[in-house]
Amino acid sequence: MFQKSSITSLIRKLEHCALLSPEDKRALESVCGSVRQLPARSILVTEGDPAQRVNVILEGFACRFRLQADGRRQMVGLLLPGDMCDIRVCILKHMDHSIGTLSPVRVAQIPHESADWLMERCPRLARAFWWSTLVEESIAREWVVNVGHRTAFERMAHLFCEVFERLHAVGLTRGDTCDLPLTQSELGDALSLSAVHVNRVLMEMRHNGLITLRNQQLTIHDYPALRNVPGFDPRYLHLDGTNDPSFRAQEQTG
Amino acid sequence: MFQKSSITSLIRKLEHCALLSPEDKRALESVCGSVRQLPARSILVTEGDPAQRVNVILEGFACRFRLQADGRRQMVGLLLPGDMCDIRVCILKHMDHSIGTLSPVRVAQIPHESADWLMERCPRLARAFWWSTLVEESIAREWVVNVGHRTAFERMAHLFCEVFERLHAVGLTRGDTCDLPLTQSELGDALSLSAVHVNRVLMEMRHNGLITLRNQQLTIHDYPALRNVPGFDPRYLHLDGTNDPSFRAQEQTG
DNA sequence: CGACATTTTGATGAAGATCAAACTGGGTGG
DNA sequence: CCACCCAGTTTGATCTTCATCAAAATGTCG
Repeated sequence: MFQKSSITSLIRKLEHCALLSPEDKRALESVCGSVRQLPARSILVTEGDPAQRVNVILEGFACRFRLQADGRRQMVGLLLPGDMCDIRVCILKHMDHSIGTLSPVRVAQIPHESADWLMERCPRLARAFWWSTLVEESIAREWVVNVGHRTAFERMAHLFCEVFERLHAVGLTRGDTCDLPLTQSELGDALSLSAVHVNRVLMEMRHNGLITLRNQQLTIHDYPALRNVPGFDPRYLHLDGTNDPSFRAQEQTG
Repeated sequence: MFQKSSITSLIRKLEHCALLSPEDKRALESVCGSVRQLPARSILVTEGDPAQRVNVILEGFACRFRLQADGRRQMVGLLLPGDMCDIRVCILKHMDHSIGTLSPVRVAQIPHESADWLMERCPRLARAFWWSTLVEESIAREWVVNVGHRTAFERMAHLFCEVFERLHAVGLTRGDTCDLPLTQSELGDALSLSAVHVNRVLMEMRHNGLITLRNQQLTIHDYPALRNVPGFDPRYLHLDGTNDPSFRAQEQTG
């Protein structure tokens, strides 16, 4: 019912922090046994619920969002394969946001006892988990900057760069293209733009030859130019692979 | 050179997660020995620097901010007395944002070895520290919502509610008033608004009898109405005092 | 008193929201 | 196989919010 390949993304991601030993990987796999498959647009975690499990996205796109008083929803983060959410969230009485899927998603749900056990037993893993929560926090701050200080065009360019870099970090890009299974209206939720305006910006980008987005596939034709639009600086993603002194082989491939 | 009263705010804040034992408090005090006094508008931590210490704000207001390519700065978080920043930040190679003071600030700087020692020795403290970083993350997400989905008027009302609640949680409000030592231009940085527009919204709020803001003092005349403007829901601050099962006495006063 | 930061006011312009409607394309059922 | 449906995309027109520019008023501190 679960394949080894499930957690490839997770391992690739964590190895941006520290190289994992075979035992680390085995421990990780043993804990990711219970995998659920969810359809697109389903709810994984509901705001206000008691926090129970650690969720690891194995495949597909999901998002964190907050519901507004007026019923609208604001995305406050994107969850990609390899993202492990809320390692310590059991400390809180209730979830302060919801998590929903954007595409079909395969997710491993780890009881927090198992997570605690894992962190006690494998210090390298523990370190990598903390690293990944710090990165998420950094991304959240970048989103504040994004919706706060950038034009629609810059925002969208920034989001595309972020998604591409994050997917690249877990080996899920093919050349200059990657998945992006969001409707224009969902892009609007992420960027705080109306669907109409998303559409216009998108056409402008296509027209400029920067990207194409069709069939849930994003292709970046001119990455330097795209990066240049918002002044994208990938350091906030902490993917430079030197977070751990013991990190050596940065370019090994699976 | 340091008074017991220094860490009152910190203790009051952490006790929203779990009641601390006298030993916990003593350990905390012993570690906050080295206190620095900084003038307003000084830099505490610079983006890109190696992450070294844990900073605890004892007195005054500070903020996290990111510098933009165009030199403008976007505030991505407010640090109030009792806020302990970046407990685990030593995992990252470099800081992904800067921290600066808004008013004169007294800050305790804890070497991360001491922080680790503290967390090993006092599990209740460790738990409270994690709680506080999760709360900060939650606040960061709320800021995304704030600048993303709310009008200038709602944004400002929301920020005022947040600051008041957070200060109230550490016993730093007097009746319906609290400190707010930000210029209108700094408020603009926090809310992603121009200083001019901040001014106009402020006047409207005053005119509506909601608040007054003078001499760095915020007075909220009609809290229910103010809360109602953005639909402020304080749950994201996790201050309900029930995060820990052992929590009992919620209303004890120092 | 004078220099300087901050607040206030006015006028204008631009980015993006909103409303409305047409167009596209894949999937379903008759 | 076609007609239909529905979600998503595209286009147009109008309106609101807020930024920007400019300048006057106020306050503060040496």
